[in-house]
Amino acid sequence: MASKTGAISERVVARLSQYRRLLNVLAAEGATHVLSRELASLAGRTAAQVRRDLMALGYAGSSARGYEVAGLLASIRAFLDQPGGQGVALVGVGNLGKALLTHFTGRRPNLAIAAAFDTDPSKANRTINQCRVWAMGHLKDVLKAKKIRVAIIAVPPEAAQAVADALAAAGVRGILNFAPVRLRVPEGVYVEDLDMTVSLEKVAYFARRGADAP
Amino acid sequence: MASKTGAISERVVARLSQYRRLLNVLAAEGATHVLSRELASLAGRTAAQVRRDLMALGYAGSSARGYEVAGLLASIRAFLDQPGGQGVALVGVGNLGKALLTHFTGRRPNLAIAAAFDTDPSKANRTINQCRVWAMGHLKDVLKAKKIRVAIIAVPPEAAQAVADALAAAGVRGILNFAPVRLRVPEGVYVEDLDMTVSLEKVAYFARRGADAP
DNA sequence: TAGATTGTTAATCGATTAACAATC
DNA sequence: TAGATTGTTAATCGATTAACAATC
Repeated sequence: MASKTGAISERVVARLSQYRRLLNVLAAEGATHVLSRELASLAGRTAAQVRRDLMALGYAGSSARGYEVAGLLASIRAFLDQPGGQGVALVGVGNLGKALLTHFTGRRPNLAIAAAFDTDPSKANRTINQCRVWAMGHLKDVLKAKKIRVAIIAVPPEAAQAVADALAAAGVRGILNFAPVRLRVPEGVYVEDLDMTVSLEKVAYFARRGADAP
Repeated sequence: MASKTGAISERVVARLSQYRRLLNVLAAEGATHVLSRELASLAGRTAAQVRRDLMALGYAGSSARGYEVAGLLASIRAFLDQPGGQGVALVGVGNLGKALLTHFTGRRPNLAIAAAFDTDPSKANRTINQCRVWAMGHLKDVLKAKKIRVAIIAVPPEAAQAVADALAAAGVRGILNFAPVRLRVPEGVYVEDLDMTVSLEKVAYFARRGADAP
């Protein structure tokens, strides 16, 4: 049901997440089947690449009707999602943190922010977007109680490493890091850096130089 | 002064942006020179990769002292930055938009948000973080007046394509897109997608499966 | 069957890594 | 000089692309 080899690259995982959203839209529109080239067009990739990704997933299409939307969605779900759902911890309830709380609340119940933390005492013990904000001292207890193993770091760069240490000590195995700092984490902890400044500088550069070199 | 071949890949541009921040920290600490392996350690890459990136930039180090921090910073600046600075337009002043306004105000004067736009009339004609919020009807005029060619889309997915069309018509050549939609844009317009949901799902997957396969 | 699609294999391309010469 | 670093070239690895067989 899952992958055949288990050697699924980061990029393929990201694309499967992307395909899922596209498939959800198609399903909502009543589509029962989809061709690789249709999905490719929506995802901005090639049909061959889509087929290869779905092969890696272990989901087979038919040469007559392409891929069954419902079955493919179920297969991606089985691959990406934790069976009982996975709570996420948010550390840092500043402007970005609040935006993330809104963004990751409600729309995906299987992967939603289940607890937020902040050092600022005035923010602790409040509820934002139906999510309780805790003082940092409660990190370990709350994470254990809620079985949270995924966290988002949205604190200033100076505080990021200390937060990462505390998260790792509390059993977190995956971190989405918005702070522009390279985190040192124990082996086995996965870190994904999301640096918005780098992204914007890339856009500014290619806006000047031209999108596609000939 | 710029690149030798001109064929600089997206990844190299992103890394140069990353190196710049690290170099700024080193400069603030008083360092005058830096070795490739030091920079590599801070950036989480290999020394050879750093040297190759700086070669692509056209900046030479010395085998005695490595790279001169100030000179390298100047070279990256000459490569990445628009000489007179480049204003950025933000479309969508919701939770995420407000967070972006805070994030991209002040800290990098060369690439700051110079104008914000929203369809909500109650948000228009206000000032958030010293940035004027305009009604969408003023998009073209304001962008022309401020010579803005870079924009950030932070609107709901349904509205994103229409915003992209309006931005392209107003002369924007680069878009940082936070909406989970594949934008169709005219040739020559560069689009960078930043999908936070995909990033979080990647983290959740590798948190379960283990960070590094053997 | 005919036509289009999927799945598989081979070829190509690019990036990373390794090895080595040049430099201070 | 000796040692460490940079710059360059060759080898390796992985992903993408192209070509083809299998399927409905």
